[in-house]
Amino acid sequence: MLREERRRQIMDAAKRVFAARGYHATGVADIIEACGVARGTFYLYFESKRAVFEALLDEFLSLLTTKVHRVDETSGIEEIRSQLRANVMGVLGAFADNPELSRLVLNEAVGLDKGFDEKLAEFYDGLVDLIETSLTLGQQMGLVRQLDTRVIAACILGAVKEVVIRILHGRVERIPRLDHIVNEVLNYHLRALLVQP
Amino acid sequence: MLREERRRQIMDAAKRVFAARGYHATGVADIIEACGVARGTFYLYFESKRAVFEALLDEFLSLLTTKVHRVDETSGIEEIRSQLRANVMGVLGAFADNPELSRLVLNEAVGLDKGFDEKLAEFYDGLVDLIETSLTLGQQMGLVRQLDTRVIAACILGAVKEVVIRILHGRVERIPRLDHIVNEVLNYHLRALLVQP
Amino acid sequence: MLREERRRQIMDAAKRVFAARGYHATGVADIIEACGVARGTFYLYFESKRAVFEALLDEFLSLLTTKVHRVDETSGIEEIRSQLRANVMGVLGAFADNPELSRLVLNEAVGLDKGFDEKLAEFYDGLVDLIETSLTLGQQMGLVRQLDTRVIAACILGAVKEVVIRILHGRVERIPRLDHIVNEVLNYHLRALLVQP
Amino acid sequence: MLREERRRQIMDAAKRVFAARGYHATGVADIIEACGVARGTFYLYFESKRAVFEALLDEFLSLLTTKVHRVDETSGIEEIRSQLRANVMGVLGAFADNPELSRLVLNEAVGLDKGFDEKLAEFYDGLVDLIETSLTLGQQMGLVRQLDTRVIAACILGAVKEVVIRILHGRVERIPRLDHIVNEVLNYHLRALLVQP
DNA sequence: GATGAATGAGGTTTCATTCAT
DNA sequence: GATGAATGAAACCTCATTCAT
Repeated sequence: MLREERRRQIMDAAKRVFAARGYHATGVADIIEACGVARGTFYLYFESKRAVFEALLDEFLSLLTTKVHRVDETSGIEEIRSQLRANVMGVLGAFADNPELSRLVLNEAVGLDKGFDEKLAEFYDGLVDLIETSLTLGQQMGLVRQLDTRVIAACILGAVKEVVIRILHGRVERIPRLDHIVNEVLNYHLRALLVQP
Repeated sequence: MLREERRRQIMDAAKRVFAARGYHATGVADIIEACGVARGTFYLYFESKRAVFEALLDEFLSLLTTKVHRVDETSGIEEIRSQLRANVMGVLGAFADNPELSRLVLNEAVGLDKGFDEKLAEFYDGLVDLIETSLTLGQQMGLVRQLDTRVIAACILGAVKEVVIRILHGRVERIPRLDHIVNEVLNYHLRALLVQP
Repeated sequence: MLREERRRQIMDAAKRVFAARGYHATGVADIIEACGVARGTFYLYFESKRAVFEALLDEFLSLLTTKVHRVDETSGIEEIRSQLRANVMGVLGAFADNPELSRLVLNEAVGLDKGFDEKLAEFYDGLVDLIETSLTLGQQMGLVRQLDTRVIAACILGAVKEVVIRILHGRVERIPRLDHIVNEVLNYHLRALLVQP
Repeated sequence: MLREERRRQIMDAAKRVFAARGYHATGVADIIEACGVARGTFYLYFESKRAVFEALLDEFLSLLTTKVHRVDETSGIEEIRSQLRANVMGVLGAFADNPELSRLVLNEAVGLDKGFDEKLAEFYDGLVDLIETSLTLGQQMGLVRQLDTRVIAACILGAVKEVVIRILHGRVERIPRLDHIVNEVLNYHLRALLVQP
């Protein structure tokens, strides 16, 4: 078996048990049992329990990053709206398609560790920066009204995060209406942002 | 020393070390060292490490609950706006005044445990319900436009949560501008919500 | 309250809880709760948990000792038989009348401690010596047949102990037939011992 | 090292320290020190301190059980006597050959625990039942005189127990005379039991 | 004398990681 | 590469005893 295959096999097993039982409640024993690998083998592929978790986290954060594209502000308003929709849809879709990884990012990784907190903070900071840049650009183009871009960028990020969390927890009805949800969120924020609705 | 005083002394020490090192990295040894109390004394006042944490969490969630009041929808629009401002201000203020407890609620308590997750979920669900009810009432009174109240309630909660998180992390400038931040957040959402701005 | 009364009160409570839960499973907390005395008060009357137990043990062993009298070997065979019956009856009666103390002596005190083991050993050795002396005398008088007095003395002691244990455990029917049991035991041993039945 | 070997190594060490210091005075630390094994290794083979003790107890009770055989009552009196001698000899021999385990069964396990008390009670009850059945059969065959089989069965068990205890404690001279002791005990009881000596 | 809050040594158990086979 | 027995630091909690009030 190729090194990469085996590595993936372990990561998949780890993903399942971390999501099911939580990071701390999961022992290396659970992971190796879930993928039928010996204890020592696990450590041939990962330095530590923390390392598998980090690999999973990194992978998912990377995936999420690919779903968010800088909006081309030179296009028309309808085009912009469509790009934004693609961004939100991409992010929500990625979460919806990977409920286990989502749980890791949104639940398990929070407050785990100085290192993970830092990593998450950087990720979210990147998003906030992106949003903020977009808002500033929008303002310069006369599309976005006067507002504190830093605060509002946080609002937007938080709104999306919470919607994702609640979708994952089943606290908001899910899959059939993902499209509807994206629309709601988008309209809400655009109405709050744009100079003229 | 009165029982309550001693209990508080322990809770205060626990609050500090939990906030500084995180729940898991903190041992009972750290807590008792921080308040100069013997190991046995700790267990005289709390059943377990988890129990102190829970007490801290409960206390802060209760405090937060007292800061949020149902809006009197029969009053005029300016009065409503002022009540909303009081709510947001109250919540943000409580977080700003208790940075350590805030860290516990927003970071440490997340993904700790089935029990804590449940407790937090209930708390946030209560808030979402409250917001949703208000939105629905607002719609009935013709103030709030058509929108999916559940989804938007989540957006509002998430926005406030994220702002708080970023304030606490120093990612948004803090105390001098709490007032300003509240205004920004409030205006943003009202603009998104109201039939006519 | 007189010192002796209070002391007794504590001993009575300790007797009950020791018998009910066993020595190790009983905490000082249980004892003081059972007699409504403060923790510190307990230590005014007894040096330690071990000390109360020892007091109870000593008291009961003393009581038992008073129930066993050296047989007057100059009397006739019927008189001797009656004295022996009184001894066995006295011992069995004392156990039957004090089931809690009996449990302490026969169960809890065994294997507790070097000290207690020693104390019990001395007590039983005293009994064995007494029995052995009697047997030797009986032999000299031509009443008791040739046998290894040390071994047989142990047999006799063990037989009585086991009967007591089983009476206490309800493994042999009890009170109405104490008399009958004494007779059985006595006849059994006399038949085994005497030159002519 | 094979799993069973290591397990035995731990049991042997535990046997020694339990016998030397008593159950409660022995810590897992003592056991692992006695067999040069790491703390974690101990828990790889036994769930708890209690569990090793139980394993030792079970093993010895099983061994004892194999030493006692139902007497074939259809054989002649001499044959029966010889079978009985084999039983008593077997039991006494097993105790004499395993002084440490004997100490565990007769001292340490008594009053340890509801569970152990129950286990011991079952074991002894089994023996008493066996003896009683034999007595009843003996009566039906006209060999054993009229007597309360339950009470006398307890006497017989107790006599043997006490002899064993005293042998182990060195209160009766030991090994060279094991044969002699068995004879004494057997003759004593047969004389007490049989219709005609 | 009485109280009960405080003490802290000591015990059990867990589990991430290593390393000889 | 794979294995899994062994490791041991570290965490939690109990409870007999003390002592200031």
